[in-house]
Amino acid sequence: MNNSRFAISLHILVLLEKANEELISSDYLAGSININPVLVRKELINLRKHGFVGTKEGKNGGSYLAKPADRISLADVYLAVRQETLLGIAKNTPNPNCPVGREINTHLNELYESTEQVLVRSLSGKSLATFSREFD
Amino acid sequence: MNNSRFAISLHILVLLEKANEELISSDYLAGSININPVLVRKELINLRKHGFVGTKEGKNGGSYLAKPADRISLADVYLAVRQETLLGIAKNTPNPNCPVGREINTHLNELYESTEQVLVRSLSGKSLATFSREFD
DNA sequence: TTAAACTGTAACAAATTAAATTACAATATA
DNA sequence: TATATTGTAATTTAATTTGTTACAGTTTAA
Repeated sequence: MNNSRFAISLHILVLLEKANEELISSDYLAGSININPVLVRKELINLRKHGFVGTKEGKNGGSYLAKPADRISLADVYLAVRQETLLGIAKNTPNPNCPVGREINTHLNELYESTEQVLVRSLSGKSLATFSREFD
Repeated sequence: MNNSRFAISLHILVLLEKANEELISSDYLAGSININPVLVRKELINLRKHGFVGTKEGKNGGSYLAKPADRISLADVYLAVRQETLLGIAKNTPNPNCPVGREINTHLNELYESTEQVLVRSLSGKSLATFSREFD
């Protein structure tokens, strides 16, 4: 992964899980994570798109967990935020006149994909509920 | 991972493996990868530090594989280039007054570490020799 | 014994990406 | 209808990655 979106999303989800259906504002979430509320809202849009959370607009609005925490795996969260493959897309443009340069991206991408599958399988063994329970 | 160092290192190693002990210049390597030779030299320093390659200075100098390719696993390469943990270090500084904020980095780091171990175990199953053989 | 072809490395610049900020419209509530 | 909220675009700032330049040090071979 590249940025900290996985951490931010997980943080949001744990807070919502612990809130027990109560609506939590993006300002509150941002305060706990210590980042800008706009980033939280952007992340919430993505989480909502994946059906993990719901939001209510307007005064006294906020977000809530829209799916039981034991039915959200960390792999689901990972897949929801990931943009490129794990080890970084093969984005170089190697020399096509070199026999190795010509092929390397193909082989790297295969490697990246199979490696990511291993990771996803591992993350799918842990649910948000389990992760959240690790907190006091 | 963050950048493309894993890809660059693997590319270098495959080229050296195929060169069969012959010295390859950083300019040639850079030409195949299509990046600046200085970046290649920096990467070579790291690869050398880990005992994967050797270099000879001066005219007609260059680099060579210093260890049999079947004794270098892709996990070795990964560990040699990785700087932070896989999913990104938990580098936010969450609000310590929030019960979740206070603990999240601990739990994230545990998760990251165990996940990375899974990945390393997977990568350790493939050697540079095997990877290199995938090329025509 | 010197010119040429290399590596090593520092310092700086440019490009890319991530994060924060600002601003304001839209929505819902009391 | 004032207020608290989300939604979202545009912009700025900061951080990170990548590339460039420059030159000293090393080795070779004519």
